[in-house]
Amino acid sequence: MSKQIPQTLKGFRDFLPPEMVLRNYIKNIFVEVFEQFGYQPLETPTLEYASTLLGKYGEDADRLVYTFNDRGDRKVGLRYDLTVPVSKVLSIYQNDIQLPFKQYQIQLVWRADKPQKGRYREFIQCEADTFGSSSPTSDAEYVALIYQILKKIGFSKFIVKINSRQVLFELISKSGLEKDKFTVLQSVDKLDKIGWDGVKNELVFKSIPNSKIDQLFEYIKQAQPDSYLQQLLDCLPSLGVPKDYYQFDSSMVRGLDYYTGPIFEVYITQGNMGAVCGGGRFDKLISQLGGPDIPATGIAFGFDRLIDVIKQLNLLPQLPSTTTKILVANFGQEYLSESLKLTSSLRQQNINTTFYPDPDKLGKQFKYASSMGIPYVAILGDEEIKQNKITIKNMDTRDQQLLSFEELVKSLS
RNA sequence: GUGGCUGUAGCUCAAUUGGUUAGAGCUCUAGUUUGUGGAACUAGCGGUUGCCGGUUCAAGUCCGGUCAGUCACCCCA
Repeated sequence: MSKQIPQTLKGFRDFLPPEMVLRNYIKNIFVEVFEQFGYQPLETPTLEYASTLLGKYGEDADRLVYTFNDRGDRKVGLRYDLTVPVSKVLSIYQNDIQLPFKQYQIQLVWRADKPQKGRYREFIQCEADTFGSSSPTSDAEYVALIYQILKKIGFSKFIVKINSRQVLFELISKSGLEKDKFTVLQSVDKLDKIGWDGVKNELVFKSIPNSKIDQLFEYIKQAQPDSYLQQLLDCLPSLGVPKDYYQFDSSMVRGLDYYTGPIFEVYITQGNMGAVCGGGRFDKLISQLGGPDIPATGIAFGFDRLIDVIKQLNLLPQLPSTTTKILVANFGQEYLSESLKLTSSLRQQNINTTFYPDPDKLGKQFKYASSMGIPYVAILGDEEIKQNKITIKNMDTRDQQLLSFEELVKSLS
């Protein structure tokens, strides 16, 4: 009988320990910087009523929401992003939440999309939102937040594109394209990719009159931030964001329907990954969800895309492949209790310690440590026990020292 | 959701126009070395060629389906 080898589902991935060390390291940077900026942690359920999720993102996106009937025949769905679930929280718990409410979430989201480069069906978003503030300073803080996070991860070249839905709508209506605004904006969004001619061809194909297209292009080229957006931009120098890292881009649109004010999109300028972060102001979403009429703004990072770019650009920080610091070698039954005592004492000193479970040749135990990337091995045999000391071997330099427990702890910390 | 390309050992790849028992390097395991690892040498494990079906005397090779990967579009993080 042949054995069936299981497969991982399309667009889903397994992460082995060395990769998890990197992922956890990056995740910790997010937590650290979010909290530095005064955001509070929040989690929401994986599953929501489908009705909570659907109809919030636009028609195209609704097709990508995973929905199914649960055992109780409820129509449910996996969360598609973190914005709608937190907006739901605002609706339900409005009496328990002090405004302005600043929260962050680092959670999985699911999209039933066809996978390709930088696109998965299960991926992590790192989101931060501010509820209950209509101030441009709240929006401006996100540019500073993005700057700090990407700097801390180690990116040197990236750009935060800034635009405003209001500026865009203004351009559209001045051009007399009000009734086709969504389809027109959709094409304009591709300017970077296909250029002015490409966008023009698409608009002509969509039966937009030539004269209006030219008029629109002219307005886009001349567009300036409105007064709200200007106030936002004026905050950035004080928040310590250098000019090279952001720009006003009147052709940047963003897909989701719920944005109402300033919008952001972030690109790593080396490499060819799509946007690694996006967001903006969505003042109407919470009331749409049946909640109070609260203004809101926020951004979400694509965690997995960042990891991909880090690997692509070889920006990997020098991380050990394990968090284990030391391996206590096993010499067999007669040394077992001493070895276990040492293991336990090291752990109590907050030193990540693993014990080699089966007695084996020392050479094999060294080989195990070095292939796992464990930097030290503790040797506790006859000679050491006689002297009440421990031999510690540095796997990298191959040096060995005979130390007392206190000296050992000191040299490891 | 639409279309293209791909799928042979853990990894990278071989295998004449379909033709014996599908090979190699690296990795891995064991030994040389039962208290000293990354080198060297020796030996070994490892595959119903992603899966299912079809054509054929004969399929890794051709055809169909399916699963997975990848790229473009769509859309997005």
